[in-house]
Amino acid sequence: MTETDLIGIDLAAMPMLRGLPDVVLAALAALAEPLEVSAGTVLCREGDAPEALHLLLSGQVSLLARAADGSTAVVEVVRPGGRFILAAVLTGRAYLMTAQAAAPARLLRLPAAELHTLAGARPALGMALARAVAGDFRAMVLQVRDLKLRSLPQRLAYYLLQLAPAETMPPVAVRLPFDKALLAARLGCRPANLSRAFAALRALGVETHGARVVLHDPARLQDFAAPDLATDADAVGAPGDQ
Amino acid sequence: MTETDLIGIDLAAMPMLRGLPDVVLAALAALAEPLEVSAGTVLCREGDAPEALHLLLSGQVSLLARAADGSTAVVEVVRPGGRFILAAVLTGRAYLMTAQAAAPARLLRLPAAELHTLAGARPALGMALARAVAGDFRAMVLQVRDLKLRSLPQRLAYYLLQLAPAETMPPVAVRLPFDKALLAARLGCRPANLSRAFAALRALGVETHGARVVLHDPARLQDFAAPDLATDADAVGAPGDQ
DNA sequence: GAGGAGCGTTGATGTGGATCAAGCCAGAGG
DNA sequence: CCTCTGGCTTGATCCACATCAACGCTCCTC
Repeated sequence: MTETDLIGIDLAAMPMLRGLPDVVLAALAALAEPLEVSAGTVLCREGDAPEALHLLLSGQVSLLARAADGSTAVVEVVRPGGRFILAAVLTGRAYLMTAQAAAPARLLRLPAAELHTLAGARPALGMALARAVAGDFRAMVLQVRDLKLRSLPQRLAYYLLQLAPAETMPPVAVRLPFDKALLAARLGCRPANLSRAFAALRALGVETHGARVVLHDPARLQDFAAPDLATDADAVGAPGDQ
Repeated sequence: MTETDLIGIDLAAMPMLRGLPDVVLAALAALAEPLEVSAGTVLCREGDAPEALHLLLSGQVSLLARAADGSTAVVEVVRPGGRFILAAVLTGRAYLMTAQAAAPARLLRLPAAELHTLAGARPALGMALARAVAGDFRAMVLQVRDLKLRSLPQRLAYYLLQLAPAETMPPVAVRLPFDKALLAARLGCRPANLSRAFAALRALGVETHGARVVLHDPARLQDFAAPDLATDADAVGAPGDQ
């Protein structure tokens, strides 16, 4: 098997590319550059011109915005199957966020110019890209809603529910995908307050042992998280949909 | 001139459709249904299945999310040249937000199914849609960043700067596009606190007379709003880029 | 097994914004 | 002209979260 074949397998497994004709996948495989980085590596910096779409095969990448005073906000944590810099590539405008590996990561880079050309020639790819950004947009909308109308414990409850596989019987076991400092940043608070939020949820049947979390009463938790979870099957946590 | 010709003129003026071949514009004009509504009209409700892309010709539409307790958050206020429900149409998933006219509005509706078909056949349209959602995504990213790392007066300062035409000499006059209650909701605070935020900016050369606002020292304001405005030429306020 | 480093929790205190409520002002209607 | 109404501002108080700091724990090294 050639290297390109191997890349083709990785690409076919990306949720955003599911269902694309083999010709397109092959063309993408020919463009893709594999990349392996250690934790802490900066993959792109806010303000720079967009060069390549990044697809995450394994590991975690956090997307953050920096303030003038040096403080940073984690806008999203990308998980395997996810992508980043898609919007910048499509609009051709500078990155709004800095991408930094939060753990050792394997990725594929698809150069912007070639991707553009290919998408122009292949409507199916263009639509796949459109659907993908649309998914990213929806995740951001959910986050804005979260920030504007939920308290921190509610946001945490909501986040935990997203991690739980749907349709499991009551004592649901969940594993936090990354350490609490990063989770705090993603939820928009300090580690100290995340700790307090976990403590507050204890009364609602949430038990924590390090990264292991057990939800004894998801229904009650859902009720506590308030805003109609009806529309949220959509979950940010679903790989490839964030 | 037929009605379709008139619609064609409106469509050609939409920023998101700029540069599309006339054939595509004509096809869109044939699909488009004009719509005129009074203030307060609900155009779609969160949770419903996506039916049509909405383009706003004039007036204002607020996109809001409702909490279980009845409180609502305004996620975005769409201004003329903007669109909404694009992401839901592309993903085929339920609306995440309720759209309600904040002022009398004229719109065009493009039915989802037909739009899909057309975009599949016309790569240029598919890419235009992708670019448009990408722009919407970026606006949401900026808002998340805002909420996570700016204080209310800073968010207000940033918002005012976006309203100001770039490259104007110091005493910049700005008109608030909608009343202060709605502005407060969009910024994620209560009217009472918006008032205090305006009061705080008075010391930075911001003078208010109802909806008229004068920025005496934009540079200082920009400095106060902190996070590097470098990447923000992108402005949420730019019509069609929201 | 002793020491140290890093994450996580807990406590004490400060602050931004919410909340509740009273006043202000302009425009509409009598 | 007076009154009523609704949007805006201001004041007093409260609460969620930030901040600063101490402490406990686990893992890692020596």
